[in-house]
Amino acid sequence: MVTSLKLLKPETLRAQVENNLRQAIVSGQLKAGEKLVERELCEMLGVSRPSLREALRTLEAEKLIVIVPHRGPEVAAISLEDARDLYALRGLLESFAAHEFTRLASDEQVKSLGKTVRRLREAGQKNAQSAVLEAKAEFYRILLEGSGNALVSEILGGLLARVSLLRATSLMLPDRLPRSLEEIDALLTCIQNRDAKGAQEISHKHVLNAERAALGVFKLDPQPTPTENQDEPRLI
Amino acid sequence: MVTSLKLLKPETLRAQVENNLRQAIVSGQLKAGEKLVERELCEMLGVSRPSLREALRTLEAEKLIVIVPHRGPEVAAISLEDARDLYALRGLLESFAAHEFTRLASDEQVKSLGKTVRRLREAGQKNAQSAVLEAKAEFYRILLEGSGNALVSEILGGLLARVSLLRATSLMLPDRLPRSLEEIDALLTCIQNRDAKGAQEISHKHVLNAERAALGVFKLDPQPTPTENQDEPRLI
DNA sequence: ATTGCAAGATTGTCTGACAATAGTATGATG
DNA sequence: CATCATACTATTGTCAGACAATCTTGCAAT
Repeated sequence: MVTSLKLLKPETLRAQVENNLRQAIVSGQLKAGEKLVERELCEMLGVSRPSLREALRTLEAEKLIVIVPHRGPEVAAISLEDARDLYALRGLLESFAAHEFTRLASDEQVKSLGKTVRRLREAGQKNAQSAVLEAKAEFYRILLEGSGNALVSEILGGLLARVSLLRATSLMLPDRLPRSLEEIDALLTCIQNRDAKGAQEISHKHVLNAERAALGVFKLDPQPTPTENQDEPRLI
Repeated sequence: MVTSLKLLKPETLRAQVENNLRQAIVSGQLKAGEKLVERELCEMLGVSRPSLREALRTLEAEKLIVIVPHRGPEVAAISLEDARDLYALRGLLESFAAHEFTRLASDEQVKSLGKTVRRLREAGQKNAQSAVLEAKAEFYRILLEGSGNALVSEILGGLLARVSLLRATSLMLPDRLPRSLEEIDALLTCIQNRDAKGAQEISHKHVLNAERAALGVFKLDPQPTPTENQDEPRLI
């Protein structure tokens, strides 16, 4: 007897282009500030201009790229203020999600989260970067899924993608990792005790710390003068 | 002597299409759930399919329309859960904005907000609907501008557009208006006293009340059964 | 009434083209 | 030599037309 009849349908071509480009951007293959030329992308991806341009419009709306009329698209770069705004909002949403998860998630979901945290810790102790990122992604997936607000999930997901435009995600800074793991442990404890307020506070602090760590890049790297932008904002 | 040489540049055609459609949707000219046919829109707007389709992709990303592959776009309809999620997030963001405005806005901005509230009150007492909507829009513009977080402004702006998909915005319910005005007055008082916490709380309550009023529609109108959707979700 | 099939309509995608604009190189001028 | 104006080139914005893939609808048959 067949358990799943749903054969995964091939996405439309445009959607594949979208996903490819999104992946390339958040993974850093396409660097922030890099200029994108339509014809080149068409050849790379093997699609026509209309399909490509539709995909670009979507990514533009997601703020992963910026399209200046008659000048073409480029990968979005994040200014200091952008980063501040981003982290402020992320703190707000992530702590809200933590609060709601604590309030609403099923015991199974909590257990599942616990398992992922354990995986995260082990990966962290072994300093296995890709495993850490994977576990962290899973952690967020469970948290957002269980928070009961699809809209918040979606927007927070978009924010996290944009945060990755700051190449120096705090988790990647080696000395930040142990602290980060501690914080996540504390968060998990609150959640297991069904202490929503506590989870919210810890989660908020966690984001604040991540912000402090990530925004260090801007201090190391002198910002362009406020009056004129240099076209290639070197973040590293 | 000429004071302004900047003759407003004609936006790109695609952007005009975008704006036209967006306007038509939030104003209710295009009703929630309505099917959009590419060829018809092309004729209506006098543009080619590629231009139209790019605009549609943007609106899709803004969640104002939904595009099902091979079935085409239609104006987004908001389910009960969607509305709940929407108002929960709006409460979070709007109260944050109020908090930050109270903390950061210049005295001039506060004064400007006060003036707009007065306009809003007068329009409300005269029951001049369009004047109310205009003043309310101005109110939000000032509040968001002065809250110092462009990202929150942008996202909240998008949310408000989607809220208007619920044709029964609470302000439009006649018996809700006086209460709403009272709440806004109270909010203004907090802001003038630079009481950030108070402003945040009142703002949050304000959204909760608006939600209660707006979600009344769903009680009046029986929801489609969970198992099957009827294609034309009649909200009124 | 239900099922199956065929016809029509609509979307997804491509190609090729051309005008408008931005960036760049060239040349003229002080 | 530096600066400015001009011409050229590359790229984007937009269109028209076409065709395959898919969805919807109406009709026929059981």
